[in-house]
Amino acid sequence: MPSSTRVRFAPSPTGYLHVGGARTALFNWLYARHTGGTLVLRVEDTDAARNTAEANEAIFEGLRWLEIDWDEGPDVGGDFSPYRQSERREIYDRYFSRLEEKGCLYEDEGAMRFRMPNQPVEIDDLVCGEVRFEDRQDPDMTIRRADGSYIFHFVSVVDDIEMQISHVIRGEDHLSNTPKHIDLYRAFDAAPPRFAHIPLILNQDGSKMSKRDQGASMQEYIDGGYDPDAVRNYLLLLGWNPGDDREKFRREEMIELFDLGKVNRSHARFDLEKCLWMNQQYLLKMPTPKFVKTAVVYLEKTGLSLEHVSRPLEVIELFQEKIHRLAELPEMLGPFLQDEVEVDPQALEKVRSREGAGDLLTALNAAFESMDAWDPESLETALKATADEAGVKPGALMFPLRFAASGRPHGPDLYPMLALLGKDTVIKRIKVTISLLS
RNA sequence: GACCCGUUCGUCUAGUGGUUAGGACACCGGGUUUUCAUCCCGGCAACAGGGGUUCGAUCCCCCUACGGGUCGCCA
Repeated sequence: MPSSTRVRFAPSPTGYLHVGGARTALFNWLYARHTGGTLVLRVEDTDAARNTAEANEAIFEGLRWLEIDWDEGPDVGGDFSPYRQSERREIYDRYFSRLEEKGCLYEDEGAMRFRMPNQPVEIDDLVCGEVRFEDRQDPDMTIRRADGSYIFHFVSVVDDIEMQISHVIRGEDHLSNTPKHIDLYRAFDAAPPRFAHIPLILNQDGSKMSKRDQGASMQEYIDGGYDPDAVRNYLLLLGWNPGDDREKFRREEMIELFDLGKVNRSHARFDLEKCLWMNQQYLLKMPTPKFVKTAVVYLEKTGLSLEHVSRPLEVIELFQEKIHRLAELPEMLGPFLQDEVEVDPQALEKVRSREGAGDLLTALNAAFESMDAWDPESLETALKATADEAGVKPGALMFPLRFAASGRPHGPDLYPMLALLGKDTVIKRIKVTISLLS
């Protein structure tokens, strides 16, 4: 049974999709799906001077990336078409006339203004509860510019009436605007929808998150090689929780559990660390073939070529449990991509400070040179035997060896890494390191 | 300035008129992986302040402080 719930996400295409906007879209989408209702995507492009086609595309791309799908919108149509405000001129004119006939408007320097009744208004907000505006002092609001184009507050209300929106779920920054909107509904003799004002997302320091701030643009997540499932999950937790300790939710699970009544009332600070952790968790649990495939697509997009890497898929697989996001991959792939190893100076010092590291590497080199098989198991056996002979613990060999093979203190599991690097490369690099140490 | 919203560990948050105020991230310590950025275990750490109401308040009410939002011919 389809419900009559109709919600909308109404972005203005003036830039990329903001993380706050993405979460607003997410909550709208979840509510629509949870209730079996309809999600409308409406493009609020009434300010021609500020809107661009690129921004429009970026917003669509961001939503699709998060797998937020809509039922009605500029690209898919619907019963209340068109869904771009720039194409709804006649509708606004019609509503405008109604206000004009009722004597609600007057002209001011060519623009048209709506006389604010400034009567008390009470909102029963689904998130904030009952909010009363008693002592209102709003100035008359402009609803049409001198050039004939309409202003946000007006078109937003008209469209919500026309598109039969039942629930307006939007950022809390609109809570203070709501009385003005209610005045318009009253002027049109229309019943206002239910409102749900969701808290904002702030920066680490509590300031308002804006354009340049880290994590603000959805593009950062796309470019950074995040898993959309992880980002969606993290965003969901910024302002909503199921009331218990669970915090990882599959897409279907979110839909089932989501409820506006459980949305928080206070603002949340954005924590990139936790977002990265969430992403790492998702990468870790991803089926390996999917991880590899996703990584390959990502690397191709960044223009990094694995042409000269033998067994590239196995190499990528090595890093699944080591990275937080795919953007870390190009850097980490270094030892596989370049002939010469880039030496981490601190790691070099650490190896230097270990007594006998050079001798151990020499012994290791000899052992490796005589090996026929070159697989993780054989390598492990050879290393342990060498350690035994030298009277040291295997651990004493592993760090110098890792450093020799990759130039770095960290990396994937040692033996599989050596195996994939290949015998020639590893031996060559051990020799270089020995000379570096002497 | 006026109006509106908010305030539990550093961060995201759970929670109830009586709890050792719980979980997660981060951080610190230990263990495993005889490497490591994974993993496991442990630890640190919070009810903004002041008045009420009450036998009893983190929870209910008021005030203050602080934070955020709105007051555009931006959305």
